[in-house]
Amino acid sequence: MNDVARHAGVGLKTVSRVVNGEPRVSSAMVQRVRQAIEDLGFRRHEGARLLRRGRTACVGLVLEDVADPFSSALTRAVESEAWANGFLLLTGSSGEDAVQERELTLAFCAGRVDGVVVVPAGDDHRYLAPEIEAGVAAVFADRPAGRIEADAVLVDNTGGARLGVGHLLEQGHRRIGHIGDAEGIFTAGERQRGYREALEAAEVPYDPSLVARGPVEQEFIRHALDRMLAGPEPVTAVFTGNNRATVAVIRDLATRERRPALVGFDDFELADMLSPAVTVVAQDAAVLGRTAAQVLFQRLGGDVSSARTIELQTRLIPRGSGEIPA
Amino acid sequence: MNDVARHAGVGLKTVSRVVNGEPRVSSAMVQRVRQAIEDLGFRRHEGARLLRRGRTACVGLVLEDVADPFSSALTRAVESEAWANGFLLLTGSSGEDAVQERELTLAFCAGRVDGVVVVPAGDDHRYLAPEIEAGVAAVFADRPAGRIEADAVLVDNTGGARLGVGHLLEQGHRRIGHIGDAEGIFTAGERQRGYREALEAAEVPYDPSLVARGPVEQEFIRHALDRMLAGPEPVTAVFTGNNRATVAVIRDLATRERRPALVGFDDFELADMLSPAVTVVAQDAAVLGRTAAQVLFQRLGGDVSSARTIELQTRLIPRGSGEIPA
DNA sequence: CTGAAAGCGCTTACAG
DNA sequence: CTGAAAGCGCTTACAG
Repeated sequence: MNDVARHAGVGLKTVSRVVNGEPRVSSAMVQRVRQAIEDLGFRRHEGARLLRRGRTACVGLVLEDVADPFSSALTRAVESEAWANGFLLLTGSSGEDAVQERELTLAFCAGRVDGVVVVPAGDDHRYLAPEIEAGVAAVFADRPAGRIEADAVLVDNTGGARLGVGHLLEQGHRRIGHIGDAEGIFTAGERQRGYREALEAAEVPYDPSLVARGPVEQEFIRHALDRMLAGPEPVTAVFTGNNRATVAVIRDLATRERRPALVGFDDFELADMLSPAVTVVAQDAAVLGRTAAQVLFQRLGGDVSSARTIELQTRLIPRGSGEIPA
Repeated sequence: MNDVARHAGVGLKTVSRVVNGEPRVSSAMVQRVRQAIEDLGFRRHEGARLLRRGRTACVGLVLEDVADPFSSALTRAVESEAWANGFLLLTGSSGEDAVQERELTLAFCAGRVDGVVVVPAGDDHRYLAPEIEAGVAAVFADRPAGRIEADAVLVDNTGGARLGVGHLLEQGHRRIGHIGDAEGIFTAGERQRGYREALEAAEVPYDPSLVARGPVEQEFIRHALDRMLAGPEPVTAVFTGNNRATVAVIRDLATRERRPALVGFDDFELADMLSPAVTVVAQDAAVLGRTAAQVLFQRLGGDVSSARTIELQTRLIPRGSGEIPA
């Protein structure tokens, strides 16, 4: 910008005025500065501008894994919202690792973003307190913050699970297995709770031996199904707690004779094209992302009301696999 | 940092030295500064640091749409590579719009990133020439740059298409339809060329009436298949140019009696679980992203050799749909 | 309408 | 080993 001023033979401030389209500049000046900008191929350095203004016009998004369809749909929504507000988006995947989540988030906060949307991997976010104090806005998505007060946009996991399991109970099932993510993952715990609540509401005894929570690997799924389908009272239906588990169960069932009913939490591409088509409890990642971003921009816009939690509803999509009778 | 210096009663530079772990600082000083940092909850402002150093330690990634599985796998790979090099990643989707691609890319270049990986939507990238001149590194992924010299990492689309169509020819098919993306999309043109080359190599006449290129919408696909499957010489096989088209064709065929053989370009989740399982020509988005990022970091590391193009190979995955005989 | 000065938070030479 | 000065590229008051 200094170069431009010199080239145009005007003051630095005049260049700044032209570049920022401020009024009260004579057209002769504007002309000269424009020409100089053209000649030198000048483009304003946003980094410097924003340093001076105390803002970055960037927001950060910390995900579990961008490559996951849920995360990428969420990303797309946050991105649109950011762009609409004139912000750019920094993204990073934690790989479901609390340390990586922390490092990424803090790297974003170190003067690179004005706010962050975090899909947390860990359960202790006290490390964010100083950043929030310093003015960084933070919104948690899909899972709540741990040990600090912060805005969160969640899905009604418990209600969704009740919906799915309730649907199986309506078909007459009484022996319903549940396979979900490992202990320590918030959403998985909530969904298991919903599973249990649905059973209890229907006065079906909760049987811990029908629940398997662990790493969603084919091997783990196989053992879980072996167990659930064996014995004198095998399950006649399975409720899976996430779409990787759902797909893994489908793959596994393809190798077996027995065909229990199946309802999965979270929809997935081509669920309707499998046979039987897969009944799911759908959550909307795009709405989740959009809502989280909207809350973030409200905060960045000066909203200082106390932290709030928004819970999004799920919906059941019957397609066939959940309507197999007991 | 100034506050820290005052609080510790030392010079600004000493604080800088401690923060940066420079040697030649007496441990007494280190102690005092550390204490002050602790007291004030100080964290270095990366934006300011990098402004001074003339770098941003960020790279940008411009995609068609993060929500697309191909894009998100690519993103994940670029992200890992960036993080490994100590860089953060800015991402944005162009929505297959050349203007949006340009705006995003230039927004990144305006002092926010040291380099960009671009999956281009447009075919004229002269707008990037001043940025490259100014020192921004640019690598194109999946599709080449238009009207400028730049590094590109591509997939052997033509070879991949020859592979897929060749496979159908081997099963005895002679009437093979092709459905692909609209004109103007580089990869679609290359794949159509491969389709044609494969036919010609097998001395099967190229029949333009068996080719449909347009927006991948269910309606468009239906019309295309109507046409291809009608008349005295209907197609006995279809080669689709991208995975959305493949899925759309599968959905459409589910409503028809005739079941032509099918090979699709680009693999997709659950392709193996459909019936019949879908034979595809697979490209590896993760390798594409990783390679593009590696080239970018070589450039950022000072490699000034002339622009180069890397072409990645595809591979055929036979699963059933492509082995239906003529 | 125009411009010289100071400063955003940091680092890079340069002296002590 | 330590620090005062200048400057990265821009904007915000303040004078003319």
